[in-house]
Amino acid sequence: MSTGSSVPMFGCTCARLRKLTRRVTRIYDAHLAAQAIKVTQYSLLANAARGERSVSEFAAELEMDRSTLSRNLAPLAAQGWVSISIGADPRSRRIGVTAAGRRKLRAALPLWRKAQCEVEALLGKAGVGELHSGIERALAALPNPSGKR
Amino acid sequence: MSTGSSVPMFGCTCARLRKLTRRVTRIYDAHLAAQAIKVTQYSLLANAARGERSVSEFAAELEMDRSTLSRNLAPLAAQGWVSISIGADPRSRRIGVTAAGRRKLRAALPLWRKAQCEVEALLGKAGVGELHSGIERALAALPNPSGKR
DNA sequence: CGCATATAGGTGTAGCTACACGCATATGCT
DNA sequence: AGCATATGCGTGTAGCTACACCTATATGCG
Repeated sequence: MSTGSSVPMFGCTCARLRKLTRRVTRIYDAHLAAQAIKVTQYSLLANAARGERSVSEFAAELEMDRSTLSRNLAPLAAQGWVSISIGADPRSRRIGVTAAGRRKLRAALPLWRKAQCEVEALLGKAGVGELHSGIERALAALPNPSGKR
Repeated sequence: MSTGSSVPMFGCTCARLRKLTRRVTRIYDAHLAAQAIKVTQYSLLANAARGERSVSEFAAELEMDRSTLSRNLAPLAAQGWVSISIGADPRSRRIGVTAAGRRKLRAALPLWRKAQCEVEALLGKAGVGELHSGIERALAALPNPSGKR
């Protein structure tokens, strides 16, 4: 298998990753459903709780398109969980968490923990460790798209 | 008061996974854009090329909701890349690849390979190996949702 | 000051994802 | 045969994701 193109045996890295992400997302969402929140929303909320930031800063941290973040924030704002206020520069927005958002976060935390524990139990300590280190390594090595657009 | 942030939210397996998936998907899509196809569509097409199957069988293999697959197939059918014919059981559909679909697959293959190689180069042999084994291990250990619904 | 350019953010469009539910056909039971 | 149930698939609804492009404001330079 020397010449060029390693691989087909492992399949497409992206497709495998997407498949795993679908499975894991379903597990988390199933647990969080009892609090009527999705894991994507929970992550956003938890991240927002770390301090007020502009949309751009927030999007850069999450490595998410600004427009994606903008849209993902909309349902959270509609639920009254995040606040979107105008910043010093009137073009900018400050994204923050409301009291209701913090309450929701507190209510959802045990469900999130249960999901996390279920995954850990299924994968085993070693499996989780290997997966995490693979993910972290990849996140460190792959180009962060910031600066591009 | 215990507002001391309780739990380190940075270990959310799902969020990390989703972040990585966003990055990797962007890399693949950037390469495949020259053939006006997305990595999700490419994967679907490549999978369909392995033989005609019903929507349910296909969805079970990909561990994707049937309705999701149905919708993802629509743009491919619109492009004339996949065929959707009525099976022996008139309720069922046979999903197959057209000649145009195979041509598209052939044209996109080198681009897919370049994306795959870029990821491998960035991660290094070891990084890719670790990531892949972590993914495969997780896919083997996590419950396959089939049977549920 | 006035204009060119850069920056912050949203819209339009398009595709991916899943759950609840509905429709049509098949199958099993009496 | 006739009806109850199961199966195969699509629709409705809702949310996630990103690129291209637009608007509005800020900033820099003459």
